[in-house]
Amino acid sequence: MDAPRRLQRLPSWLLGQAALAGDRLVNEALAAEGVRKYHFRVLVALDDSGPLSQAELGRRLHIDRSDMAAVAAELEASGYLTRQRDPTDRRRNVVALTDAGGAALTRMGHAVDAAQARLLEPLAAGERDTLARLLARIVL
Amino acid sequence: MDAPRRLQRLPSWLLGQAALAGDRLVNEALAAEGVRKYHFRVLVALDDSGPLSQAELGRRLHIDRSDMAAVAAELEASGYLTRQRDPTDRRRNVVALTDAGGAALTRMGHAVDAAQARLLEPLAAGERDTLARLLARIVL
DNA sequence: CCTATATCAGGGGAACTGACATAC
DNA sequence: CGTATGTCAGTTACCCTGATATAG
Repeated sequence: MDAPRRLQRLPSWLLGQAALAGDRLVNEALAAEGVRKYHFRVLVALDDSGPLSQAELGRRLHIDRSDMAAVAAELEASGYLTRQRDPTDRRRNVVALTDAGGAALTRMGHAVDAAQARLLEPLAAGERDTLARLLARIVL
Repeated sequence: MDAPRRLQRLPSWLLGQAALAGDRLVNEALAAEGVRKYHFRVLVALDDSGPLSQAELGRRLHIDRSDMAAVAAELEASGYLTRQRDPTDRRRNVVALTDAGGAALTRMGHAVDAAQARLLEPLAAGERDTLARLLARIVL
């Protein structure tokens, strides 16, 4: 029933299993709002930084341009954001959060935060901080 | 270019990005041997624990029964393991590592270890240990 | 010309579901 | 009878590649 010891000490395996657990909790939380991880990331980025082009959103969020086109179209259909051509560079679709999108993001934020709490439940507050800082060193 | 601050502090996002980086490095390492993550996990489990049924392998490795059937068939075709009916419970396929499988696992192990080193390069030895222990608390 | 953007079509691996025959 | 196992068919979300039209 237990995983092999060799895997239990393999960082990439531990990361994969922890990320899987996190994804399951987050997806569960977002399902109540009818969206998935990509949609949440886009709404967070717009809320944090204001209107951005799809290409710039993709670079910041590590989402491929082709996926971004689909996700942006879905969020636009939900009324969570608007898209319009940038007059100064007409290749670009400038994406902006709507009021409905902001309200939805607030609800999602609460659900996602609760998911984080459940994910990190085995760790004390200081340990959660340590984990986040170590992961940030790898990722950023 | 940078990710939103709110995401940079979100544990599930950090885990996901770190796991993605790890998966890329490990898959790259395993590609030289013509296998993927699932195959490596199965070989590790057999090397650690000796012969096991496919169902038991799946439970220990968090691999679904249906996926396990395909992976075991592929590894058998490569000559890395054998499968035979358990005489005491003829529902079960007992899977055992071959010499060729053990030799391949040794090669894979070196490549995977090198991938871990590259993944954890930003961290000092003590920090790597801390990270592994914190992740283990979440996962196990 | 060459690059950037948005979009579309599609592939690939991982995780999962449902169904089935077989064996306990 | 209910449950466990192995197998097959198929689905989904995510990540990625290639191609195209348009704009800089």
